[in-house]
Amino acid sequence: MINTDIFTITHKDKKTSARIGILQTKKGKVETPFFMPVATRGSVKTLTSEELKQMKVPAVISNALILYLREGSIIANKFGGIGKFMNYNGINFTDSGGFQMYSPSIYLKSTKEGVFFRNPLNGEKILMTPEKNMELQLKISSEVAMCLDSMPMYHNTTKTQIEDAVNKTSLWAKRCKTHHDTLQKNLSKSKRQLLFGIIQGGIYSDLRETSTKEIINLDFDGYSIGGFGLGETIQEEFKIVKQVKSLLPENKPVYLMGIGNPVEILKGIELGVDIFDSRMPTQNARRGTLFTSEGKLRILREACKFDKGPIDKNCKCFVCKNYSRAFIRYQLIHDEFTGKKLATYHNIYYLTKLIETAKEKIKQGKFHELQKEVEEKYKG
RNA sequence: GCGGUUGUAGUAUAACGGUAGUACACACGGUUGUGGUCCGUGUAGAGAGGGUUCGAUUCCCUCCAUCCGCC
Repeated sequence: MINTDIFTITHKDKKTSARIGILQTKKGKVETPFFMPVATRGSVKTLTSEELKQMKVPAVISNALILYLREGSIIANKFGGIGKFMNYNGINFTDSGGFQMYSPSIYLKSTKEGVFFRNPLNGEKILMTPEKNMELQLKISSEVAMCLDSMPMYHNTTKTQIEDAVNKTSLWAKRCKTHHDTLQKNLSKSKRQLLFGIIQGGIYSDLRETSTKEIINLDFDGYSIGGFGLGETIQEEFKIVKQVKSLLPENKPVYLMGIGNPVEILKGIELGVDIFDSRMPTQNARRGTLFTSEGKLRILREACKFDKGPIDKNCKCFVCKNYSRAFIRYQLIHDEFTGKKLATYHNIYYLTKLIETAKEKIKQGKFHELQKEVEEKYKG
């Protein structure tokens, strides 16, 4: 058993690098691996916090920048933090907003100083610096914060631009870490918000190596691998994940940002990743693509028009126990929120359950069997 | 019954005497740290018959259907 203050590995798979651990936060413990649905503005679209509890979703991730733009950070602060504001009993992560460099509607430019955004609400120009971002995430009072990173575009981007993003990410990571430590210096360890560093570098091994080493040197509570799920192939992605993992300290939690496809989650777990998040399950649900034990189900197909069966006959969620494919399809086609909600609930339940199963299989030494089975179902 | 109107994809519409577009719907892909209303690809059309013309969906005639008005 590898034990540090905040992360304890309790089980290790014999055949792969998959592992089970416990992450200790100021709000309590959470077992890894886990998947976080995105609650950008403080809610997982269409779901209540009670429903998240019911499904035993262990953690969600909100977006500090997006909350800030709409004063959500101020309101959450008055409640004593995002968790109390949304009445959620799980662990709250916050993303810095670095990823919003991918949002042409609000992103303006970035300099060494920070990132410039346009607030769509009032047109105001905002400079988001690493220091300001740390203050913001502390005000929101999530259990785990992310560094402000520089997100290079995947398409039409040169290696030089990615190198520049790596350099900026390292520079900002140092500023984040220093300021975050200063702001919490009077708090006891158990009351502190955790801070994860983010590794960039695209699909370039040399840049990833540089980024990983520079971020490790700053000694964060955990390490995030960013910049994937943007258009690279799965092979390119996992070649880098494997490489980065080999450079990271074993006793720190690893978070693969933005990844939420069942096959990729299991691949990440195989390589020793502990945390995932993605808008994929919720966004796909609203658009009619559902995850099932038989693979991907496109519920809007005409084949489901009169289908009285559940989304997934092997699923025990309340949606599958009570509602037909035909009903959910009809509601989705006619843009009724109920359809979006039922589909979202099922997809989140599926992923949460998939990871629970993965943990059981790791304990039994049968993780690879589950992985093979799921890969087979999602092929093609 | 008389006079007129209008007939273009499943629906709603556009242009044109010379390759018939668009939207929605439908089918199939995609969706990965903002985007409850997303993106891409595809199937599918001239009411019927005749005339003029090198060529007619377009111009002309008849029929059919439609809607409006009058009796």
